[in-house]
Amino acid sequence: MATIKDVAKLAGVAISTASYALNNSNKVSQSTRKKVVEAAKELNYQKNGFASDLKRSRTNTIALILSDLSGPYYSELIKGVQDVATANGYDLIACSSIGGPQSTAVKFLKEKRVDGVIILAHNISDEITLESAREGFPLVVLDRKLKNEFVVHVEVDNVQGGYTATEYLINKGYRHIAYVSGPSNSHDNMLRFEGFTNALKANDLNFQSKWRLSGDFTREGGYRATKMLIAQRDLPEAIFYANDEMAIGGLQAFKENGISVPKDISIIGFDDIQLAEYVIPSLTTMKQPKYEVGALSVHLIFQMLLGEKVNHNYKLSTELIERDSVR
Amino acid sequence: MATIKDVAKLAGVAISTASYALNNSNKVSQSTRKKVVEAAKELNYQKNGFASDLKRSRTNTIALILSDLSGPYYSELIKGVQDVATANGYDLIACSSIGGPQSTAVKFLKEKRVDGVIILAHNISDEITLESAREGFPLVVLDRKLKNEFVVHVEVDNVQGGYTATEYLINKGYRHIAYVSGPSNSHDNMLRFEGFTNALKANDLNFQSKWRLSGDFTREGGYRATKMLIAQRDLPEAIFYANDEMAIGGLQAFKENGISVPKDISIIGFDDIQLAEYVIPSLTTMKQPKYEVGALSVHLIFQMLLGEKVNHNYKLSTELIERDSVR
DNA sequence: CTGTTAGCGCATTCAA
DNA sequence: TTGAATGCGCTAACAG
Repeated sequence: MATIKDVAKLAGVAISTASYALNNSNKVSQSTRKKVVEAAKELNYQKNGFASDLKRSRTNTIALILSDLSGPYYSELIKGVQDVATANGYDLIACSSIGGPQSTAVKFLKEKRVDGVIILAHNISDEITLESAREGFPLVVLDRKLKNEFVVHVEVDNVQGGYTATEYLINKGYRHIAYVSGPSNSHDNMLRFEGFTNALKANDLNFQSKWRLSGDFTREGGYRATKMLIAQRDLPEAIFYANDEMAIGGLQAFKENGISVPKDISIIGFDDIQLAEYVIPSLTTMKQPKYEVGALSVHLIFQMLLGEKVNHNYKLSTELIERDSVR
Repeated sequence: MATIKDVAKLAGVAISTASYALNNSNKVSQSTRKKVVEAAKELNYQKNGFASDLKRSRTNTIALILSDLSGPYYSELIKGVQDVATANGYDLIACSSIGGPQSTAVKFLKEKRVDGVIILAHNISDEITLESAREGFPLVVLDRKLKNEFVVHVEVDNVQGGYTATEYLINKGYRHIAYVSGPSNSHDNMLRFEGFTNALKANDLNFQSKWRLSGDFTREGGYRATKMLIAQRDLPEAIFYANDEMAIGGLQAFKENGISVPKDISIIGFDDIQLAEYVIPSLTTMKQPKYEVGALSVHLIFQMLLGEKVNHNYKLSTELIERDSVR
């Protein structure tokens, strides 16, 4: 591969001159520039991004770390990040945290390959995150709280969301409500559950632990949890699934057992994924402002990059989307 | 930020010794290594990835360029790439080509920031792609054909897919079949159409141009095209949508007009996106082996990186998925 | 086993 | 306007 050296040589100028010419500096005469540009084209010269980043110690790119690049859930979030990053002349790369400490994600996190990072990946440990946090390296974390002066949080108000969803069911007249939970170590899940129990309490209902099932945030998990509930032969009147995937799994379980939603039982989800609108019956759920989360996150990164002070916590609220799974 | 220099100084060793110790070379005594590691921890040292990549002139990462990171369509593909890359100890980053020549994608393509690239992004021009192709820089292109000795193609057999889909409709007894096409500049679309007309010809049917509508590969486009077809008051017996998104848009148009699928008209899509299974009626479609495309692509990149000769064209076949939208 | 040294490719002084 | 020289942070060859 041709380097700038070769270009300079071919053009018959010094390296620095070539560099100036290629970077559109005005310190170079038109004729010289033309010579250099032509030489570059002839050699099919491409600059080495690393070398230049190394020199300027800035990459102009930010990374978005997701636990699973292929999850459809992230679409909106990515779009939010993408839009704002592009608008500010920054590049965005997405990488997956699959592979744990050996993953691409960790490499980018620790090795200064980017100017800032947004993390939404439960399999990146708190420890690694904290180790990477440092002055001048903005870190936005979306799915947990970390105590560190260089870490900023953007989160959805899960407690309020859980509360609103539950209150909605209660207002519809339901008294016996089950909760299908996500992984027990999920921060999001805990907060949604907190909102759930708060709403029950506020309405003088008490929660029966037999109606808390574990579903792991997966469709399969929701399916299994629901099957168990059905097997118990003591169905609640309504179910709050801690996310839509599990609710969709539940829908399938009910269908297989000839139980009609929402005639026999009402269900509500959380997230408002794309599929929620298409399943039968369409799923009533709490919509997360995913695009906004993404956009705000990058925005904060830019502010920090500029050395501005920002708060450490941002909370966005959720919105009830009424569809057909609650009667 | 601490550099390896600082670490070496604190540990009281030479820079190279520190480097060896940190890179788990066995050229260093246990005690020295311990000293160095401790110094590194104390200074919160993180190596600068660029500098090391620059030195080794290898990045161990490959890039996947997509026109839209947020498209659910890509899930499977990404997973295929991810799995194989990880298994080979390589990192994967995904970047979007939104922004054209200024996009992140182009930067990665041209500036040697990665060891290899997979492109599935119609908005990256052929010109840019060709400019980037060079020896020792494997380039796999998924959505078009380019004449260049350093470019390898992996494609789905769209002609066969189009043929199979159409033949299926014909075998069901349909004679009047419309085609809702993707963008006219889409290579994929052209090939599917070719398969479509081939199948008609093989069955002595002739194609009427009034039954070729344009839908742009979007749901909205499929919806509009279908509305037009309905407005013509001369419906075909079946429709072949060049992708699932458009078919889903069509489904909606039919529903709004009280036309029942598949009772009044049969439709078939192409791609087998996740949603296809969930719409009502569920969509009969041609499944693309997306995971396999991804996996094969990276695999080829590794072979090229190792200097092995590989073919320039790979074609994977599609598979008919029978569901409920064809009677 | 450890230290010295020479670049990787580029941007950027500082003199000329 | 140009060119020679310097160093970003790191690795690896070599010498001790």
